[in-house]
Amino acid sequence: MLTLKLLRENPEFVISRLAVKNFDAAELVEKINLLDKNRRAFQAELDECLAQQKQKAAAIGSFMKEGKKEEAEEAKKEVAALKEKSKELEAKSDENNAELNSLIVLLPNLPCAQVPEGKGAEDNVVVKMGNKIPELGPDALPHWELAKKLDIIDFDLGVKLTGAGFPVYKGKGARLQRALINMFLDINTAAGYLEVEPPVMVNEASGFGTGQLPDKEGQMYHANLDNYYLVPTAEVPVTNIYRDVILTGDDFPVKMTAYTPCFRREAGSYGKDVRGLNRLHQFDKVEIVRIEKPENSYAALDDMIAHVEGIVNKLELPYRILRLCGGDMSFTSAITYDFEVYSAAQGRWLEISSVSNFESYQANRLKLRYRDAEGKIQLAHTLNGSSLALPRVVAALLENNQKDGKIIIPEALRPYTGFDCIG
RNA sequence: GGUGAGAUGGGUGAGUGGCUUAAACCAGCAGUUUGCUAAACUGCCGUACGGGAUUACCGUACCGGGGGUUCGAAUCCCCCUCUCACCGCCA
Repeated sequence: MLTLKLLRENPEFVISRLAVKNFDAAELVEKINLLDKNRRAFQAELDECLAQQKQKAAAIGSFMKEGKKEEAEEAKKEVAALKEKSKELEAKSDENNAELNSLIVLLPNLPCAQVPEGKGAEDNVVVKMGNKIPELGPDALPHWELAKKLDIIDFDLGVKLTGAGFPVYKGKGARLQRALINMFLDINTAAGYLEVEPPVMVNEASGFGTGQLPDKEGQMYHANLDNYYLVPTAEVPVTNIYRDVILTGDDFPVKMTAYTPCFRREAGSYGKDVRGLNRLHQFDKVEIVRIEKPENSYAALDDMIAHVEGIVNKLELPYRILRLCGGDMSFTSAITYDFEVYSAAQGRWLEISSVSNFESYQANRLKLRYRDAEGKIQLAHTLNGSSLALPRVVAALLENNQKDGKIIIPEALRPYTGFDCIG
């Protein structure tokens, strides 16, 4: 969430930046600033009232010791009156602050200066393309048919065991998953990311910390009996490692990577958008998370983009990098780059990674701070990116690399799979 | 699932109603002394919000969370959460 300080000191800036996200914040910002003003007024009055109560209570102690019963009784009456007043003030103040808190979380993060204006996916800017789109013959198959023919992914069996969107990987299909996970983790750790294996269920506090709760509650699977949530991404447990933490200068840079299965309930789409591996309820993903000082976060972002690009290149997949426009960005992001690979048989681009700088928006919610050179406590910046999400990588690998009924495994992946081709 | 014990600052840990403005020790920071390393000594050493000359300083809140008793609560009462130990079950 945004800080009250920013809203108070620079409301026009907030409103103009949020316009890039097609968010009209004028009215909301004005309301929040009024509530903030009230909050300070209530606090001043309440503090004064409580201070008097404390003083008088201490005085009663002294009176009792000195045997001045009458003075003590008089003071008790005064405290009773003050107590009544402070209760009223507290109630008013609580009501005011509750409204303030409920409104401030409605403001999205400010997009940074490089974010292009735009309404939706069609306004995203392609900043780079790489690798050649393969020419497939007329008999090229989409990945779901290849997977069935080669018997490496069984969607129907997943339906039997669980439901739609929970595929079963078999034989070389299963081995391919494991190979990709290991390859990604190896590349990440070689680049200095600390490998972490977090829990795949988190408590409510963690869900709040990264912003999935309360508004996106429906997106996560919930274990009601214990009130735990299945993670929609490793970002949730890994970033929450630093919830309520104050870092010192030597702790930077913080670079972590984690593999987890990811669980998403999200319904809503239909047809070829959700066919095969295009959208699943459970999938595997390797994530990178960084925590940086504000002055370093954009350099870190560039570094992460280059890093992800390196992985895609090792897989020899045709890709493009998009800078998302204001209208297509997530609520919490300050800037996001999407990586898409070309799925040749489907004839469409598939998102396989999303790399974002959240600046201090997540950190403010997480209470993730650091001590700067002057010893002052400041909010840190958080960043994360997929490196990579597996299903669509697999979809593109199967489709693009099909040749004479076989799937050719890219060179860099072979030490991990132990085979050169499938079929 | 059963039984018991707990939750206090960065850590250990004292604290059964006012002398706590949370002791002491450890860690950390600064300084003094000093051939080096080290040691000794002195001082500083939580967070949030508010006020303020935006250094200093002052006020309020916070001892797992919430509520209550009381003039006054870390301390007493109630509810909740979590942790640990042992037993049971178990990869």
